[in-house]
Amino acid sequence: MKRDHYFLATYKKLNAHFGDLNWWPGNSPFEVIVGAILTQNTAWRNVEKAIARLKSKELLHPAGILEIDDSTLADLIRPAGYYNIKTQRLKSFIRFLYNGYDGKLDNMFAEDLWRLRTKLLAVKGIGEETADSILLYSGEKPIFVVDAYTRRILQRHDVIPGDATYKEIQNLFMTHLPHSVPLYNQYHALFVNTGKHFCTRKPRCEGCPLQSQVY
DNA sequence: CACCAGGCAAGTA
DNA sequence: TACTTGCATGGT
Repeated sequence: MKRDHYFLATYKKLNAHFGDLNWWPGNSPFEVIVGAILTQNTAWRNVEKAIARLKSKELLHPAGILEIDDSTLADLIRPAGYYNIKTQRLKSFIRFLYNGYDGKLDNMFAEDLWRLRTKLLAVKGIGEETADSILLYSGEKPIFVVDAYTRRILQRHDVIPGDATYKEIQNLFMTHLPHSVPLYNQYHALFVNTGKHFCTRKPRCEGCPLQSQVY
């Protein structure tokens, strides 16, 4: 209806401003998942360092993470912060992958989307945003990722109330837009850039492509 | 110096 | 159910 247009028009404005962002940065589906866990409440710059260190030790694959001991892994991912808890989170995902899917991402992603999402949410260290990032950016499944930037931008434009749940926000996009992987991929990336450059914590909306956008 | 970054789980009442 | 707190590095 009318709101379908809002979500598409918003996308078009942001897309015209930022252009193709080519997310997710990462060379393999497994690297994307490691990045999704490491970037929780953490600047991506720091995650890149941690990933580079894992790569340099040839450990950026499921068997590598499975075999390395906790203290060595913690030391390697140290630049990403929260290194002890993230060590446990990487390990718990790896155990999940081996227990249910023989350690193979192809097996995991062959499962039904929403069934897999529920299972991922049961893994310690994987919440809604991380689960959806894994599904969309690693598994190329059509699911919309909601993050702090998305929430803040929508709130500031009075699209959602302050107490809107993750699911409500996700449903907003998934009911008003086609279930398209490239669309959801780029849209989320656009929100992150908008949140970084314009719709920051401190309300300074100078030059924001969405300034005149009305819901 | 304070504040922030592509969250999540566990604890408390 | 509804808050609050711990987790930690590195950039601005």
